[in-house]
Amino acid sequence: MVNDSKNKIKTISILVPTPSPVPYSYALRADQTAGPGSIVQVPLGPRQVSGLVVEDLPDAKPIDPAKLREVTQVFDCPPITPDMLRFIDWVAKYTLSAPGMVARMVLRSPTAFDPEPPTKGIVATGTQPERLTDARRRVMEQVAEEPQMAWTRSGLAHATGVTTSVIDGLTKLNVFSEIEIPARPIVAKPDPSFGEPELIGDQRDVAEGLAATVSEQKFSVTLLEGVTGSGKTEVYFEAIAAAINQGKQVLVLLPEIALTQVFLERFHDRFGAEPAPWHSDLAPRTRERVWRQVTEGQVQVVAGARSALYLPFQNLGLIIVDEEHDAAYKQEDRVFYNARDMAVVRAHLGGYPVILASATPSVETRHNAQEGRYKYERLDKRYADAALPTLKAIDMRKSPPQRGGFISPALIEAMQETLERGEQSLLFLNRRGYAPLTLCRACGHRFECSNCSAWLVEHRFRKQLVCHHCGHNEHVPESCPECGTFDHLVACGPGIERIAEETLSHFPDARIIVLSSDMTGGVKRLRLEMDAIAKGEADIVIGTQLVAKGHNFPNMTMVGVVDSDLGLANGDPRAAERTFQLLSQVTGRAGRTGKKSVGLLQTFQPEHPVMQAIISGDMDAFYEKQIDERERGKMPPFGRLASLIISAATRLEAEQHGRALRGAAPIAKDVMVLGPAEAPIAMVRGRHRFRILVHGDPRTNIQAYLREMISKAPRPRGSVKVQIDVDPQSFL
DNA sequence: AGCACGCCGACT
DNA sequence: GTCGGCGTGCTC
Repeated sequence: MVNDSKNKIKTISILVPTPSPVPYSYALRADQTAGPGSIVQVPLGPRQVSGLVVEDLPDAKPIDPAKLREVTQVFDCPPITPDMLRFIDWVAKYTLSAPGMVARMVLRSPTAFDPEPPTKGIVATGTQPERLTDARRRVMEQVAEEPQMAWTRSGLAHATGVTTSVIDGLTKLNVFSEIEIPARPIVAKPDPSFGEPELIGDQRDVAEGLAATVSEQKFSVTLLEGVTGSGKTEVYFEAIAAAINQGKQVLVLLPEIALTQVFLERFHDRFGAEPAPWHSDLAPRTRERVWRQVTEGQVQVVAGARSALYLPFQNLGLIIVDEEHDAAYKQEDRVFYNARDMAVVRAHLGGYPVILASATPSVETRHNAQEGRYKYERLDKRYADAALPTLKAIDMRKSPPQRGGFISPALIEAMQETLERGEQSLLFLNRRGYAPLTLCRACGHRFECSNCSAWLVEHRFRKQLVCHHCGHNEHVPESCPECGTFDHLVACGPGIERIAEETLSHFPDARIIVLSSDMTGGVKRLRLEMDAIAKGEADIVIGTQLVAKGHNFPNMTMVGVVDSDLGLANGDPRAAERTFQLLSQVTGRAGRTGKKSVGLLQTFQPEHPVMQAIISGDMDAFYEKQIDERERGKMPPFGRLASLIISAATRLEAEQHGRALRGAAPIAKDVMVLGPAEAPIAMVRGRHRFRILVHGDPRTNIQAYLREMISKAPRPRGSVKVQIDVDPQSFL
């Protein structure tokens, strides 16, 4: 705060939602009090916005006092804690985004900044009404049961079967007095001793280790790696219990909270109460109350999607990032970040532990664990009768499908057998729609998207050609738009609709359910379908990625992957890792309840390292190889590529001031960084694509990597898309 | 980011 | 004659 001695006007720095790199200054009236962390409402141009008061920048140039506008309102809200303010600053710097935009993510519940208005209630005074009617007698009897109890007017009326006017009458006679009932907590307090589990073997050791780590209350990162069915969740629940026992708040991040009812139920079984939810589909009223009660420290545990990382906890003492490898943790618009990485940062700044949990960790997390930077806990066995399925590759060259089909005889046979046993099969193909490519047999014309030049995917059910990149869609024409020939359009390759068609032709009497994100009816319908499957109301499930997560299907004993190679050859440096993770997850759907189960993977390259790793179950060897490839420059090296690009980008930012960035800066020849996979790249500013000078530091192998990328680029048009993954620890 | 202002095309 | 496209510029 700066005191203007002449006018006695207090000036304070406030982060407002603009792309400005610095906070704005506002005037604070004498009757207002606000310091760093206070949440305020201020005028900004023609509108009112919420802002966050921060420390003044030491070298801030004073602003023309004539421009100063007054703070409209200081909210009655606990201030944002100092470690949270540092976190905002850190994230802004790291992601090269404006601090005000990061602050905006924290202040995302615009009506929650004032205390929840208490509800009006009534309580018995002890006086008896002089005249006792029948209705009044019923009310008095009810009240006599618990004389101290506070009621709402309608609540008491409802409970006793009278109208509210009876209650109002009694209130007038001084039988009741009006009181204010404090806002009711959004969730009950979790009880660490509610449903203590019986942990066995290494589960107990790991749980004890985690609890000890939590009790230390200092920064650490632990990788909790456990195969599906090993009891990972139960084990980290013990860490949560330890944090609750210490009076700390806990944040559990989940990739897609809207779909994970299962998690809430398991939490309830363990702690006797659900955690407070946080995700983008939350009803505004609920969102508001959760925000408020988190910042007041009333809510003990939050289970949320990535945006929950920006909740202003009062007293956070543990963060758990479940399925830490999941790509849903990446935010790729506005402020670019990976919530897993930022969770590590937040825990570091706050001085408490974070646990990263996964059956198939990301390569960088695995590497950090192996190098000893992270603690490393493993659960290698399945428990509770769950056995890993027997996995086999089906070599499509040796066991090809029928002409025009995509399912090999071996897989059809396995489905037949499963059907005969009265058990369920899952066919997995990670491609929505009917066919990924349509072409004209007469002239060879391919249907491409006019915006993105990607192939248009036929959705036969909707009778449309759809671009899966931008959403553009058009009707399937009857003739070729290029040569005009009728009836010569041909669908190439399979999507799940087509697999469903083929499956139906083999098993016309089976009950088949198709699950994909373009199913009509949204999340609700999806949940219903999942429940139906779990209850055994389907024989064959055909689905995309959606089926890889969430629900357990107790009767599912066969998983067939239609195209295991899909995703291996798309130029993404993480292709192998992603495919490995997805295939582990999908095949892990089978045999969760002890029945003998199989996973069959159709592939054209059974010798591929990913396929080998999946079939053999030798994860360690797979990770070794991935780490090795990165270190040899075949993949982005940990942190270093990113840090170089950051430094280049930061320099550009400095040089820029206004418009320099528009005319691209010099560059290592032909390299263009189109956009960040996550944080750091400068492009963030607007829609421009930035050319980055990668100045060759001989200690790194960036140039080798980029050269390799360029040489491999399928259409070398002078640019190459580079995806960046960053290890935040190298910046801490 | 959000919003206003401003200048050119098809329409109540 | 107006509605509406998005280009440009500004916000303490």
